[in-house]
Amino acid sequence: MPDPADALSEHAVERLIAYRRHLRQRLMQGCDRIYSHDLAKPEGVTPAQVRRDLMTIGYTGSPARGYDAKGLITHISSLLDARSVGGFALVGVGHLGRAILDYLARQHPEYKVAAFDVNPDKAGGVTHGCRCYMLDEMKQVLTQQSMRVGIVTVPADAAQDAATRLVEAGVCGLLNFAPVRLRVPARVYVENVDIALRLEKVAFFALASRPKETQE
Amino acid sequence: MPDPADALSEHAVERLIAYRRHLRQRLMQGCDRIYSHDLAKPEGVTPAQVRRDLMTIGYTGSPARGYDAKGLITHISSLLDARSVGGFALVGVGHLGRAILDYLARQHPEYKVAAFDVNPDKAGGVTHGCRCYMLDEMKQVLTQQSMRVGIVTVPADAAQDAATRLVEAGVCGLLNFAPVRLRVPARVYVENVDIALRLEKVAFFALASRPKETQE
DNA sequence: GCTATACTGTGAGTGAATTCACAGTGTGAT
DNA sequence: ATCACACTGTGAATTCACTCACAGTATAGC
Ligand SMILES: NC(=O)c1ccc[n+]([C@@H]2O[C@H](COP(=O)([O-])OP(=O)(O)OC[C@H]3O[C@@H](n4cnc5c(N)ncnc54)[C@H](O)[C@@H]3O)[C@@H](O)[C@H]2O)c1
Ligand SMILES: NC(=O)c1ccc[n+]([C@@H]2O[C@H](COP(=O)([O-])OP(=O)(O)OC[C@H]3O[C@@H](n4cnc5c(N)ncnc54)[C@H](O)[C@@H]3O)[C@@H](O)[C@H]2O)c1
Repeated sequence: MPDPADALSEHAVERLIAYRRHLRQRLMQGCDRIYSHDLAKPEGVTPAQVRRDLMTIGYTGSPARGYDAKGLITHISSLLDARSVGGFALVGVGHLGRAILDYLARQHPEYKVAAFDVNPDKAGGVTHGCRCYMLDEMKQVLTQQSMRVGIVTVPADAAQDAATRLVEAGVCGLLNFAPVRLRVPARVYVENVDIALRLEKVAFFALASRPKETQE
Repeated sequence: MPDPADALSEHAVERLIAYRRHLRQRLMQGCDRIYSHDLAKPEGVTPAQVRRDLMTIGYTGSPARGYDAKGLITHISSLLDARSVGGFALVGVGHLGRAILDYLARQHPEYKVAAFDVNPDKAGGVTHGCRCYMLDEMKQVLTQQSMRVGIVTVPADAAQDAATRLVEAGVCGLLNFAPVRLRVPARVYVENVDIALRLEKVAFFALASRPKETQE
């Protein structure tokens, strides 16, 4: 109950993740203190929003010195990474699936990742440094490696099946790329990334007569 | 000024796109009339939200018969597609870029798509039914084919450059997959799809002790 | 040491988006 | 023909996220 992490809204978590990424970048450039507006501008939010977020997670800076970059990263991480996810299980080693596997292998070699596909040519092999299994091995693999997050990159008509299998294998979070709303138990968190929808959205707003847009 | 399309919020547009997709699916199944709750449940919104949205775009159903699927699709499309986007220009023919090119070629052969890459091995060729050009051909190609939307799938450190080139070539909308906030003129609409962030977000909420979540 | 400054922390205010709740109504059943 | 029902359309209420604005304060400069 007293865990502040439980009070974070989805938006707040997204911003905290972005702040942390930005802070790490700054830190590598040798910048160890940072003001709310330094964090706000590149992320497209207001300084007040940043301070509010940091207040929410209980991190305190100092006037005239701002926030300590390293300490803030640690603080954010202690909230976000408090509970280890074990690893990721990706279903559907197609174009998008391979792109993600490749990304994870290159950028996050620390994550454990397992891949699954119906296609027997893919199952059994190793793609982008990640072992690819057959679907019926899912439960065993996930249990053994205690993976709690699933990634769905199968065609739309297979997405529900993939999700159901992942849930049965024990995941409690899903990142879904299929243009379908998945039906899962309430305890399972689902995040939809609908690329086709986003594309249509951009097409719309690109040509909408946008009024008094604020300057960046 | 009286164009209702200008009054649509980002969220509203996203929902309308989802409604339309769902309606098309229903229509193919031979269902020509639909109630607000039929549209709401699979999209994860409330029936009231659906009615409010349709009211906003000025579409009227009838009690006891609901909305006419075909007419509603037409109505939504008349708002969303009012202004033709010409086509899409994708920069960065890597893993993700190829996945998107492939998707567009298969699912949306009606869209014109051009690809661009620094890598001379890629430029000049044809990937997934889409001609790949060199960067310095961008302005010419986009002007000629009147493409108004850019897709950025280059590494983070090349994203700003890609965006700047696209804007100079005349695009007024960007779909950005790089984990960077792009700096562009205010008239240009930017939509960020931050896959890595979404992945971290799922990992967090998967393990957050979720309170009184509503049942699906 | 003292002061001016530029920041943080936060209560209050604002505005947008969503939901509630119900009056109004066309339809299918009888 | 009549009625009961289940739906729509929508003003009002609510929720939520964000922004404002300013008091409080640690620092750097003098
Ligand atoms: N690639 C994109 O840019 C893009 C854009 C928009 C949406 N999407 C969505 O993302 C998803 C994946 O797209 P993609 O381009 O990678 O498709 P793809 O066809 O390249 O890959 C799909 C993979 O899933 C596997 N598969 C099929 N049925 C399966 C099942 N029942 N269980 C396990 N694996 C199965 C196939 O063998 C294949 O390897 C689709 O739902 C698509 O609509 C992709
Ligand atoms: N693949 C994923 O699942 C994934 C996940 C998270 C984020 N992203 C982001 O998406 C972007 C693309 O990822 P990817 O996996 O496709 O990378 P990738 O390395 O496979 O592809 C990058 C492509 O961009 C080209 N390129 C490099 N510099 C360029 C320039 N200046 N102009 C034009 N083209 C250039 C390269 O030749 C290459 O073809 C990256 O910003 C990455 O951070 C991808």
